[in-house]
Amino acid sequence: MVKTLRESAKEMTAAATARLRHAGLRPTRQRVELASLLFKTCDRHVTAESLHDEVSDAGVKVSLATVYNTLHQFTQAGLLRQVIVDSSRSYFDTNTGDHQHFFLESEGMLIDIPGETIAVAGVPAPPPGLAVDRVDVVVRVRRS
Amino acid sequence: MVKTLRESAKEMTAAATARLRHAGLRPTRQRVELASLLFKTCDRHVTAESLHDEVSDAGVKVSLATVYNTLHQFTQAGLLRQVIVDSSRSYFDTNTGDHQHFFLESEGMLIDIPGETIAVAGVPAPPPGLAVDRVDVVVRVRRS
DNA sequence: CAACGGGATTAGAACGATTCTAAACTATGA
DNA sequence: TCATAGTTTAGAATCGTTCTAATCCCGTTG
Ligand SMILES: [Mn+2]
Ligand SMILES: [Mn+2]
Ligand SMILES: [Zn+2]
Ligand SMILES: [Zn+2]
Repeated sequence: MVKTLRESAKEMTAAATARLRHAGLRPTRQRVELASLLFKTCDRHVTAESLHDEVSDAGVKVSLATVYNTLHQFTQAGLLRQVIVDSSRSYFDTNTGDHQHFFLESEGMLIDIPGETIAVAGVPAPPPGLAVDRVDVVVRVRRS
Repeated sequence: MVKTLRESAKEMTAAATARLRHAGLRPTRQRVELASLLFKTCDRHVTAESLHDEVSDAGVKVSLATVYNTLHQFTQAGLLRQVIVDSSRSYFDTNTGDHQHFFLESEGMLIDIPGETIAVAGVPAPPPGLAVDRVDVVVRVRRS
């Protein structure tokens, strides 16, 4: 039961299509290509630019605007989550579960820290009228 | 020993001038004005825009470029620190000590959480070749 | 106190990331 | 196959920020 490259590609396309349908998104050529790249491996962190470069390098024609649209749609559908670590670029994370990050600013690199690893204690109650949405921990690192 | 407004202003100017000198920065009219506003009260969180509006509303003429320059110079001098909570705007904090923040995204509002309040345990060692620079905790809140 | 020299300020252009517009295209269901 | 609403896209626009290069001014010197 050895699979050819073409067979694997077909399976990924099918999986991506199913995932999109399940999320209520039309499985267009562009979305299927992007979903295949994003979810082929686990725990990816991409920017619109990096994903656009990746899909372009794979010989697939998708506009940058569509990459932006798709990243936002995937995020709204719960397939991605946004990670805020840089004041001039948006990162998107294929790991939507509870976890934290190392961030190496000089390279724009994010590394996952599993959710149970870090414990945050003593978060005070927010001021009246406000409710906690989430608690983000970013461990900023540098080359040493 | 009641002080007139003019006397208070003169004292603030003197304090700001001293602070700038101590940081190795020439006390220009613009820097003194900005430092006076920033350090008149404690624990402020500003953006370049908000500070520019504030100084403009006070009737002082300072260009936006100078506000940007000054915020960066003050940060380098250790008078301010940058807070990264938004992927499209930079915030600067007059509290340079160890502390954390509530962030109300819908209003771009930051609220301090004193440094001893939150305890972060279990931060893993970074991958080889990397060293921890700082650990940031952001408690994202919403109206409720 | 006038001149000088280098840092500081500024208007306006440039930039990079992102969003918008509106026209062309396509997935889907009848 | 057709109609329709959703999708894609090139290019323009926007927004926060940085850059450029001309002008200005703080602090020192003579
Ligand atoms: Mn590209
Ligand atoms: Mn303004
Ligand atoms: Zn992650
Ligand atoms: Zn603060």
